[in-house]
Amino acid sequence: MPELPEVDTIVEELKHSSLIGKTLVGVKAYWPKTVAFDSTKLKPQKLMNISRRGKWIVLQFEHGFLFIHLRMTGKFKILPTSDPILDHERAVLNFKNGTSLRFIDTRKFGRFYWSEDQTLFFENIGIEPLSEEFTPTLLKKLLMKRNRKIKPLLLDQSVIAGIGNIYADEALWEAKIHPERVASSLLEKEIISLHKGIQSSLRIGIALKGTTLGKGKSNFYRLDGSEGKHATNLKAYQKSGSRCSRCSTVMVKKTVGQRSSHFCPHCQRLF
DNA sequence: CGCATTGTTTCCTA
DNA sequence: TTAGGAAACAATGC
Repeated sequence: MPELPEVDTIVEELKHSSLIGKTLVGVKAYWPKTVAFDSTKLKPQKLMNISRRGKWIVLQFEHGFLFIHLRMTGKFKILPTSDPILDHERAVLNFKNGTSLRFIDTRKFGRFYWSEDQTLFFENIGIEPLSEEFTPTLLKKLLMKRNRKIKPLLLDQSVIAGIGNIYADEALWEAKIHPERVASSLLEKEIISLHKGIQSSLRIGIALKGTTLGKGKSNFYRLDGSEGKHATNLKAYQKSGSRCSRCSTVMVKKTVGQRSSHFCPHCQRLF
């Protein structure tokens, strides 16, 4: 599942792919909904930069921005334009030099958007959890007066950008906080642990180039098709039934806010 | 067949 | 007014 570390991995690889500086000549959608804007708006122009905001990939062109969300199964590959269409290829960006950026997306939830205004596009997105501004003090402000459970709050992209189910479970395990704790009830000490848990789980995910679960082709894969190595490092996500690596208690799974949560009932207690 | 998966949107309630 | 919870949605694989 592409979350901040997986998207970051892809963005870094795209940046080093030599696409920057090349001229885009056209976008084509094989699955019409994937390109969620009038593609005639995208005139031939140079790709200036590639960056990430939350789980969004941002391709900055001379006259606007292409915002891409991978959702569950979106992947990229760079191939010669003359190569045949791949299985599950939903859209393609063709460049003047004869290379193309292919978008492969089994589930078809991924989307491309176009806007001239990056600030407007991101007006409702939360803070970057690895930025300097994201301090324990700021996290405390975000949690204050919130009567929501901490897990759904961590997944709320308008509060903190980029955390999904994997890293939310990892961060809460790291901080020894039960996913159903009410956000405003966290003690100073716990907020500091949670801040640390969020940052360290995201950083290790980035260092290991993302999480590839199993072998399925709907899985997360890097630009060159190789696997992210973070799955072997997971302490909570999908660990229900195995023993907690801290205290050996059997981990459990419970639905919290319509999403499955994996945690240690001993380390992460509600009261 | 039903469930799981992501994040947005919409609707409802306190 | 607003926050928050739940459901619907987009599709497919297991």
